[in-house]
Amino acid sequence: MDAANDVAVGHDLSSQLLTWYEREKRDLPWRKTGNPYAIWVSEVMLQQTQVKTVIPYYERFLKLFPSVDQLAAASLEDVLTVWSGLGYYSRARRMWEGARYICDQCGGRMPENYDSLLLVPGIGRYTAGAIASIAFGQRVAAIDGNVLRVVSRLLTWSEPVETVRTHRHFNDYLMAWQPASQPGIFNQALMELGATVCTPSKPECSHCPLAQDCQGYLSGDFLRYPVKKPKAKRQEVTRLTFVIRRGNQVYLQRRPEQGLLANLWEFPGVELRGHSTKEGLPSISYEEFLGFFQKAVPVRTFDECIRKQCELGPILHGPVWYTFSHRLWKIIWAIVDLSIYEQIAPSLIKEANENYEEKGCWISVQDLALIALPVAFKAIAEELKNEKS
DNA sequence: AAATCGGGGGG
DNA sequence: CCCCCAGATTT
Repeated sequence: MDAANDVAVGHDLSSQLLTWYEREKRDLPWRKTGNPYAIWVSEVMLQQTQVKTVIPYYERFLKLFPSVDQLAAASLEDVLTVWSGLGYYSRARRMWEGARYICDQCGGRMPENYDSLLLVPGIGRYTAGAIASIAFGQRVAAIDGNVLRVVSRLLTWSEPVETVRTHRHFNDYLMAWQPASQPGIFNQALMELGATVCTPSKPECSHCPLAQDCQGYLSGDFLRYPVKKPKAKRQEVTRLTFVIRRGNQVYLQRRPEQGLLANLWEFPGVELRGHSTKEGLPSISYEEFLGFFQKAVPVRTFDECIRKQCELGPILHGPVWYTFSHRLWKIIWAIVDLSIYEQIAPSLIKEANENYEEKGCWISVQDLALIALPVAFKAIAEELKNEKS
């Protein structure tokens, strides 16, 4: 089967899909605007993220950064704070970089076609297609996970959908099908169908406007599609975390600019190797412990507190488990309470702040919600509260 | 082509 | 427990 053979039914499919969409479409915030910037924001947030999750973030983000200029003028710190909890934080950094690119290179106006949009940081082929078609009426496809599922079922496409060949074929197929007017409506209708009717596990084919043209439905084989390649297994890592506190305040550091949870705040810590991950708390000698601490916290002023803390008995807490898409953290933590050392703590804290005003900060437990703290560490904060009460 | 990069929803 | 989600980028 090739795209040319599919063209014959194209117009019929299109009108049935669009009629269904006008009747059944959800009332979503980004469907009330023609503002290309707002549509951009929605498309980036919706990458690998469900509609329900995105909505409150979308509203808050646009309220705080209502235009490209204001996003470009903001600090990365503030953008990440608004983004925190949404995940895939490179999206936020790249959108911020993209806003600066648009202000510097495009006179502050959003690029208006697919090829130009592709040049913006964080905008790939899907997002470029979505913005170009929805905001600017350009006749291009926007192939996301929903569309892959719908089309693979329509065609009973038996190859893995991640391949270049599949994408090329689906793009040709869709472009032969897409009407000349309102390509953005057509693209959204396909995604809406995948999100609400042609769902992964229990598609409602009885409500599908395309059922009579769907090879998957007609053959009864729709659950075999889309075919996907196997995924890599998740790796387990034990993370030793240091909760340095003084009264109501805790000490945080900024994570590196690249990699996991880039640029976000965290309780300092190290990833352990050679310790059993399956059981509860690993046994760590005093020497090891101090070594880990010195690796995690690049200021030496707390070391004396660590020494004395070690003399007070068991200090490890947890574990709590936290899963990322490709990593599993077993988080254990040690509480280093500086309020035991009333006389020396103030100077220590002062020095830490002066030396690492970019990298380290003190913050009260209740203010943890106000900064870019990964959800993984909010779990520790919750444990802290529970242990107190 | 495979790996990396979060967090939440739903079976 | 698993898989999935309006993916992009790097290796």
